[in-house]
Amino acid sequence: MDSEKTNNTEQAILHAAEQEFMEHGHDGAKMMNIARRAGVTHAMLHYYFRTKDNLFDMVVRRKMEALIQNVVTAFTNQDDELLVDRIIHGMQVHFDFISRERDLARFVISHIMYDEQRCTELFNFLKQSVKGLTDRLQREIDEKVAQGEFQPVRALDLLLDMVSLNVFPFIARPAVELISQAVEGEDYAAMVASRKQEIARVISNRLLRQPS
Amino acid sequence: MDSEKTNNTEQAILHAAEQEFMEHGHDGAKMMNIARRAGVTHAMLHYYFRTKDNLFDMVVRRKMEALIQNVVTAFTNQDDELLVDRIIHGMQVHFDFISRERDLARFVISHIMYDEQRCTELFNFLKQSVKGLTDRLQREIDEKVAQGEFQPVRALDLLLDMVSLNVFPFIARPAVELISQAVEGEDYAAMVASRKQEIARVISNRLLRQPS
DNA sequence: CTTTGCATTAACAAATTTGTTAAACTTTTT
DNA sequence: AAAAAGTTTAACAAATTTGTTAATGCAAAG
Repeated sequence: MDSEKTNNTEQAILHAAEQEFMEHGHDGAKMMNIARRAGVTHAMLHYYFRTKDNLFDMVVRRKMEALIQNVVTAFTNQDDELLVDRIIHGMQVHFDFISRERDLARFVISHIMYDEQRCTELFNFLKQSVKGLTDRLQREIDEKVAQGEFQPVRALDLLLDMVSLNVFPFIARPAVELISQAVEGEDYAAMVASRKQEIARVISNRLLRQPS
Repeated sequence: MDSEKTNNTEQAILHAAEQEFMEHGHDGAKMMNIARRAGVTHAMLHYYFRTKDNLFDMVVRRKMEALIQNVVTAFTNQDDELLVDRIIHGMQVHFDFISRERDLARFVISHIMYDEQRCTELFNFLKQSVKGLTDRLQREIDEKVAQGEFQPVRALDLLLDMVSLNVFPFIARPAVELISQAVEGEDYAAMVASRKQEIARVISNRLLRQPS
């Protein structure tokens, strides 16, 4: 009956900060906007988090933990039997996550990747997971290649392919939305759905030899 | 002997502004930093461009013109005979351009896509080119599909696939660089080179039926 | 009930940053 | 060479923004 403190205004501030930072980035976000969103004085932000950079770091850490946890579990599930299916399924879990967390991908690109140092931090967080993931994946792929079912691929390249394809529609959303509308007459939801299918097709074509 | 004015400090300011805005974005960029980079007083920036937003718009416009021109010409060339080769070649021209303009892709994602209005402007600029491009491409693809050489694809999806794959390594550069280094022991240049090849493979596998 | 300690506020201070302006300096024109 | 026009500067003003602090309110512990 103790861990359920969840200091109310502190949470409110963090929540407001998440929104503000996601929308405007580190520099564009203003402490007083965050305060207004949280319904408190801006002095409270300093009371709880000392400085803007501190608050920003908290927000980044929370978001990164959610992201990493999702990515790792997405590719760690073992339910499906075929390797292709497992890969495609993992990729789609990732796709859905990004789709749900509307601004996260764009935020990471715009405000983590800009900062070499922050990026190194984040990377050290990811390092083992990614290395473990690629190593295991590479072994499984090579096996399939030996059996003549797969075309040769480096696991890292495959992962980059998948992340590239998954992430882009969301980081370039406004433009992609407008173009989809103009060329195919699709609204955003339809575009996301068809993209998800297309991406799966791209990846399985990359992997499988002779799909016939 | 008149059109070659190219006011020196004005150019210097624009050049400095490009660098500063590319590195730090609209909000992160500071007028005084731009002035220092250009080797003038910050009053000069206001003398030539009135306001920060004005200067920012100038920079955006210049960059967008370069980008659009490249994308359009990349996919308009008709030298290669086979459709696949033409597509792959166009994509690689695009890839090289992004690779050369180190920060452009990230800048577009971070600072154009954020702004619905600016995005609409940009889109109206692109509209006809893209529509024309996809229509022509779709016709050619459908022809190949009828001949049994291609798998069915929507031209727009193909374009999105290509742009996604091309753009990602550069907008996520620091992270991709670190991971490539850790997993494959590749430095940045090597990673870019291998990515270019991999991407070509992905796209031709998506297109061709039975590569055998 | 009062004291103690945390939470909150309002007002303020300091720094930064954008934008202005009048004066000085250059270049061009007459 | 004098005047005019354009360029540049230094100093300043105004606004914004981050951060501080002393005073206030409030809940729980004594």
